[in-house]
Amino acid sequence: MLEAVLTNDGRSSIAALARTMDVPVSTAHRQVATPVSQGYLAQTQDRRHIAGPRLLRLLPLIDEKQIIANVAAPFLHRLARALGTVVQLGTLENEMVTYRIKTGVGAGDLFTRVDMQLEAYCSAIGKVLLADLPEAELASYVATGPFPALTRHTITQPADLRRELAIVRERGFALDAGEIVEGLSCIAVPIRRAGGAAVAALSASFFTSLSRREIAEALPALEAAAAGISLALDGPMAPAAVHREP
Amino acid sequence: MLEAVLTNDGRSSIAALARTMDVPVSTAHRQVATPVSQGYLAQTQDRRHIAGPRLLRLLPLIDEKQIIANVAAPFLHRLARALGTVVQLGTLENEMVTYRIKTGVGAGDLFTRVDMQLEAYCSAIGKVLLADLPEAELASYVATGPFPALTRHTITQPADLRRELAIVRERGFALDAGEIVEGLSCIAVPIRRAGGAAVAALSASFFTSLSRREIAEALPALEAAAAGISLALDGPMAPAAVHREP
DNA sequence: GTTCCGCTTCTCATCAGGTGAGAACATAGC
DNA sequence: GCTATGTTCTCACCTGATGAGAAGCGGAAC
Repeated sequence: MLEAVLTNDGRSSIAALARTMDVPVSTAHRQVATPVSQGYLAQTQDRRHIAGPRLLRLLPLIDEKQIIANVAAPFLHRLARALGTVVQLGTLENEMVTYRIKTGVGAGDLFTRVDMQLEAYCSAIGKVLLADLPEAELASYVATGPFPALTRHTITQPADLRRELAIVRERGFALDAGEIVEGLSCIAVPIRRAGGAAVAALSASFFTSLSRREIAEALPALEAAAAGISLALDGPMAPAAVHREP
Repeated sequence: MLEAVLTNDGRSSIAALARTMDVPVSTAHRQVATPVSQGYLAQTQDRRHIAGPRLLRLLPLIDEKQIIANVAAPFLHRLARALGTVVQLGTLENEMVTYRIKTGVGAGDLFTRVDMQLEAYCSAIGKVLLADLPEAELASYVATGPFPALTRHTITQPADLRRELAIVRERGFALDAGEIVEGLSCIAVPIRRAGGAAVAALSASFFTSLSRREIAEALPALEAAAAGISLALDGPMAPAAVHREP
């Protein structure tokens, strides 16, 4: 019911609300008066209704990235099974990548841990997320370089990283070709919200180096998963299905 | 309910929730299962509970500034009555000040309108809000100068504005001494959230120029009102009193 | 002014739907 | 294995939501 008030933001008189949600006015009145008395809603001087101060306190408690990871989880499990590899999901927190999901066969062989924070410049997920940063923030990040080399393939020079990120931005996915650990390759694609911002990224890891052909084969599945997650987040109202994966 | 889940964010099993909100487990189970089936909440693989994707869709519908203005309204009315002047509340939207409340005697004589957008560099409210901007954003704002002079007192030079804002930041309030309209003076103070960020500012307007003494007299009332609003927003849970001012 | 119309607020008899004890089942720890 | 703790579901009970209706309040039209 709250929902109706918020979607109308501002222009919702009680009578109008009653009409839009098709209930008697007396019911609408009470269903609004109760949340108002608790501070979840508020009414303006001219008897319209808006969100209340108590929602303001709940706002910072909501962890957007956590919700996204939770929604994404079943997609990642499916993807990992389809590809037969390890699939991970990461988000960017003050210029570090947080790994939030790790699933698939061989997950134990990979050095990452859930909730681990890692440098962004050397991972596929990190590069995808960096590539989407606004120019000002990106500039301040690359200014912290040159970056420590973890293998002989690691990109260490700011100028090289910028060039790499431009490529990532254009082609829509990122690669890590043994830049963290020798012999470990990853492909990552962004997960975008309705506004177009990349709020997370998912990657598939391979314990070999990848040929162009292998990349081209894996990519569609990754992109389909990312698109599915975007749709679940911002598309038509979720089907409310209960996912319960092993 | 929802609130308990959010405040526990993450570590809330059903049994734990039942204990913290002191209800039988079966009740807690249902009270969680219902929102989960609607997408307001979600459960993780390990049966803990977090916010659900549907809340993610409601998030952008909540207008923080509007809520704040609504909470602040009664304080402004009281302040205007106490000072016998026009009192206004404004917020910063992409470097312009939006006037959201205007109250008090003589409100008709002042050129501002509710919902009007005005340049920030020349008003007291604008200066208070600019002074609180992060350095990066402030730099990009002053770079848009020099600014058009509206009166012979208007600050037009970027360097002068930076100097003025440094003073504002230090002493905690801003003045407008005929910088928009000859003969109109304003005093503005910031309204701060718990984090310390200034999310809005309130000002008192006088149709004279102000002496040091007059400023010193009005200031405590302004600051008390701002403090009261901050408390109502972030202090101990609001008293849920029904304000109904003329 | 008077009349009308739409909105808000409150009351109260009715009954849908929430409640919570308890059983059945699933896990985890020792 | 056993015990302790958590999850899920059922069902008889009764609380608390429901909505028609009435009363009060403006504002617009005439």
